[in-house]
Amino acid sequence: MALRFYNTLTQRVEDFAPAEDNTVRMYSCGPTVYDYAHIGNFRTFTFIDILRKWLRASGFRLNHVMNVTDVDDKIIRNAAAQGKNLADYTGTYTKAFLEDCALLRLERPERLVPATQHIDDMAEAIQRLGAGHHTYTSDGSVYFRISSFPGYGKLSHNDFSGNLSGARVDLDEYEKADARDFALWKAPKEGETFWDTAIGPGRPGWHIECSVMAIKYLGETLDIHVGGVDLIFPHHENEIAQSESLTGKPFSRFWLHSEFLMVEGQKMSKSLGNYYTLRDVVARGHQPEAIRYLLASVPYRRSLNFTFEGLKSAGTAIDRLRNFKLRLATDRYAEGANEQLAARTAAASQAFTASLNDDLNTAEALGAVFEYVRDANSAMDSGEFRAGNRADALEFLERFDAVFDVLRPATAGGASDADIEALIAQRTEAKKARNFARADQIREQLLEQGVVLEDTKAGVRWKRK
RNA sequence: GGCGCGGUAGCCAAGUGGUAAGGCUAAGGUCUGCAAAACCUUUAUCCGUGGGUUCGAUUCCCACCCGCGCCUCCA
Repeated sequence: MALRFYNTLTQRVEDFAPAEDNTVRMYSCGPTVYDYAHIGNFRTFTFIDILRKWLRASGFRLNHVMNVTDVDDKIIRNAAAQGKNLADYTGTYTKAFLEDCALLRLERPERLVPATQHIDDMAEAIQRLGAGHHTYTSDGSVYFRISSFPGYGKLSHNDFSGNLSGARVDLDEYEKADARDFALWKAPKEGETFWDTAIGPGRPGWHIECSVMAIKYLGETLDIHVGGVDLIFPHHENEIAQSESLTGKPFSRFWLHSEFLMVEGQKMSKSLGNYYTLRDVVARGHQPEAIRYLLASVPYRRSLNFTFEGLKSAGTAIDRLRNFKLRLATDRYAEGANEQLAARTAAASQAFTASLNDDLNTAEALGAVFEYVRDANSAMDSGEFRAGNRADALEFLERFDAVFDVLRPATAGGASDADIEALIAQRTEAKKARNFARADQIREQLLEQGVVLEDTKAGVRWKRK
């Protein structure tokens, strides 16, 4: 089955391929660096990472740009409150964001672009919009005139036509000509950071940065634009209005939006105060891989209710997969190959592909993996698993992990492998002498150091917990 | 009010016009010196409610109920 995605623009699932030369031109809305990102934010960033990895696994090359919003009202307010300049303030949270991404194994986009490094580009774009009669100025601020763009509302599927014609108000009394018009450029306020540009002093509105940076680095029509569902309106709608007014071409062929992370039945958000940062969750002793797994395991278009119980079960599920991988590497198998099992491996691998191709159905893809793990474990128990089946199995696990990326343990640390193996040798001696008390003592000792032993027919197998 | 998403076992969750994947949890069992790991068995006559279409619907249609989101900053 071909790769396909649900496109918010058309409200349909459509076959996907990049427009040109096998390279996917993708833009994603990144963080506003005014605070630590919370795990709701990371739900979307994890989805984007899964998308990246699956696109690459599907044979495409990537050119992915993500912005960093490093100027907005909250940033200005918070920086001022802390007596810091903007760059220092946003630098702190940009760095924190990148550290958090690394912890969750989120790949860096090909380009990470800060808004403040593109102010002149934005001013120039606003000028061009003005030349095309899409803007008007009021008290030094520049607004986009929505009535100048006939397609307004096509992404969010809202009909603004009645609203626009009926709701005109006097320009002198109201700063905006229509309630839906939005700021492209904000006049400087007393004591606030501003930039001197071709269109005068001020700072950019929120939406213009994405249009300008996306077009600058990716061209006039993107293959994919992604973000959370809350950005559909007004942010992405406004991006379309700006970009298409600028270029006369469709801004993005595909629009993919991820649903929310919920907590206790409500959207996790800063303003509601019901949020956890990644740091909060890790501080409670949860592995970042478990968080990644949990965020990835529910398909991106379904809202995901976050609970610590769910997080714990994600950790257990990963353990199961890791145990399987370890067993695959350490068990001894009879020569030859089991054809039936080989066929099942191939079928599972195909099912995995078909699931992810179907609009990234991660839940179904995981189903294929676990079903296979059960079959393979079962075959190992019964001796039907042969040496010739190992390579296929490992390859399938690698295909899985190239997308989900949860099998590799975070960090080693603690006792060295040699020390651990020396103790295991001592324990094996003790067991031979049927000195089980001593053997158990060593096992306990290792467990305290985070090392778990498993006695198997092929000898002692160990792993770090 | 407009637009959008969802209601499937204790929890999470997939899914199809032909009779319910998978993960976690729980109980019992096999294996083991004991563990660990693994495997097996058991847990939804039923998929929010009421109608309709159909030989047959959880899956299609209609109505209704409930939850959530966007419409203002927001992943």
